[in-house]
Amino acid sequence: MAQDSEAPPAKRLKAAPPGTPPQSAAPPAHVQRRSLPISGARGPLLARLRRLDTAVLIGETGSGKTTQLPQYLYEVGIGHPGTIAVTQPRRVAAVTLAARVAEEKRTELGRLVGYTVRFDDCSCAETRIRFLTDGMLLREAIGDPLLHKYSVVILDEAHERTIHTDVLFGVVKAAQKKRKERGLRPLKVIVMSATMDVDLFSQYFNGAPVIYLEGRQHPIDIFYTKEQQSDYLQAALVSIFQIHQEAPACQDILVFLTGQEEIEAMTKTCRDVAQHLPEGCPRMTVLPLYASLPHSQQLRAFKPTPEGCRKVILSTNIAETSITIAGIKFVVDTGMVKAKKYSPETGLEVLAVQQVSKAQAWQRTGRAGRQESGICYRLYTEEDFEKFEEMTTPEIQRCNLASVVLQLLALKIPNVLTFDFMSKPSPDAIQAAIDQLDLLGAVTHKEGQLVLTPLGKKMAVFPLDPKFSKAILLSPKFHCAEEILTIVSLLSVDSVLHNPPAQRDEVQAARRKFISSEGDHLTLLNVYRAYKNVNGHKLSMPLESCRGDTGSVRRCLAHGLFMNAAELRPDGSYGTVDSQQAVAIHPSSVLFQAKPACVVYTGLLRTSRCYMRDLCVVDAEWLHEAAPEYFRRKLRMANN
DNA sequence: GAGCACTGC
Repeated sequence: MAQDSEAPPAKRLKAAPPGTPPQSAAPPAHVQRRSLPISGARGPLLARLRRLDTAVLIGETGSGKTTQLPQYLYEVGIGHPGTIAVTQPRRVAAVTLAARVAEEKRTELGRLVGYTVRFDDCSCAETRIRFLTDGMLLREAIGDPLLHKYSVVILDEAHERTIHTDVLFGVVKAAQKKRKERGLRPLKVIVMSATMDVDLFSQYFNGAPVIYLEGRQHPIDIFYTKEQQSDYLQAALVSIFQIHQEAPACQDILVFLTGQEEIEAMTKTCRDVAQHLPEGCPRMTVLPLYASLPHSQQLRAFKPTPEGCRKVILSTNIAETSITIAGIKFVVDTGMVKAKKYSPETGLEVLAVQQVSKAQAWQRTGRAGRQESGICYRLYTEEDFEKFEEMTTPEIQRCNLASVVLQLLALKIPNVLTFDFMSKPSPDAIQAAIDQLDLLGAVTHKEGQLVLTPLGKKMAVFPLDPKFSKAILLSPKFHCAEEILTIVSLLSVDSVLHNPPAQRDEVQAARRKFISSEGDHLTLLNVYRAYKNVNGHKLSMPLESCRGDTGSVRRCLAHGLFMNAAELRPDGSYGTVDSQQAVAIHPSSVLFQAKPACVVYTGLLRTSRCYMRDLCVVDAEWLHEAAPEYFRRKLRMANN
């Protein structure tokens, strides 16, 4: 039964997202539906929700809240007439959930029940239950800040705190208030989350009641190390083979590590060790899993292994939420993750290995108990665990906010510095974003208020870093719209160039013929042009091309990226024009061994050093031409 | 001189 405001059971596991698609054969949808824990609570739950404007619904894995609640609301006419929106952080989840619910309602997907994700809208005027990505609803809000189309908005997976969900919190809260003030149809808001952050959500929504739903998570035994481990990789290796020698071969192991290189190296080590095991030990299949691994290789992690062979999956945090693997009995948690931070003062993104939060550790642990009871080995002491941060810092406090601020201004938010964020980004971060938009000519002050310029309004239409939107919008002036669109498109996908560490030399050799001495952007353009020739495709849009005049392309890029410029110093190192920060050319760049006098880059990333990524050779003069006042100011500062 | 967690519009 649903109960109000009762503390969640101690040490209960944080729920894994219910949005993940079922991996094994399930009974017909309508048969399974009645047996979900939420169905027992249907009556009282709906009675409460009918009376509430806003509610926070806490449900554990397997409670069925995501698939059932929208149907319940629809069936009893809550929100009628109008559409029920259910947001998800990930596309796959939005699509598979819509398919599941359509099946349960025995209707054709895209009619009563539909979904809307980027590039794929499977919904129509009839649609009453619509699953969307949170980013998609945010886009819709730009055209309709009061969300008139919707009578209920369910923000699911709220605990993940994606940048889009965080902005949506503010948007739906404001829409709800305005609709009430104007006597419009009320907007019901339901925030759904795993067992955490409950107070924060409730407080933010003016003390909205919290409703708990029981879940169906299997019990998981947790073991900590007795002593601190100086080398988590070594500790992981020992744990894997200890489990391997003791547990039945049908029980698979999921190990959480931090990144591609580490995972590839560990894969090799495990395979080597597995070759030399004593008689009678089961066989072992070791499989890496990370986002940039080609899809076909990712799929291997899902395949069941033959009898008498254990599967060991070495994964990044992709297996925490995005990917669910059936049959995991053991989780080995190193307690480490590679995560991004952003410092507004330097505009620096730092990618560093750090400790996970408690919430993240629970999420990892939960991956062991999805089908039956499980075991989790935490490669840190319980004492250390208690010192972990409670929550992972929300993404909105770890990012460059230029495009968020641009979107808020497009939503006609009167003052972005005082926008009602659930977790406020630092004023410095917001100011840095405003400054960037100002330099790009996207904003201006009007009667003491920050507003978008006509250029800024156009920039807000693009789902891109404003620097790239600017370059696209200026490209007709430089007669190179075709080239700039191609380059920006290629920068927006990560599937173009796969770079497995084991084949780095081969990769380098294959790329050699596309390399442009003018930098990475033009190299990408060469790759695309070669691809286009092979496939014989032509763009159907009448876009002007500057042909061989790559100078125009670079000049246009400089107009978007002038804030990201660096110059060669007399000692052979590079310094950013903006803050004289010492930077280096990233080894992945075609310019790695070159020494151009002046470059622009897509972004900075600090790992072992501070690297510029995706470089383009430019003339210093073009930078001045792109933002004369900005560079005059820089010069003055340099002279002082 | 030597390397890129994960989403999403």
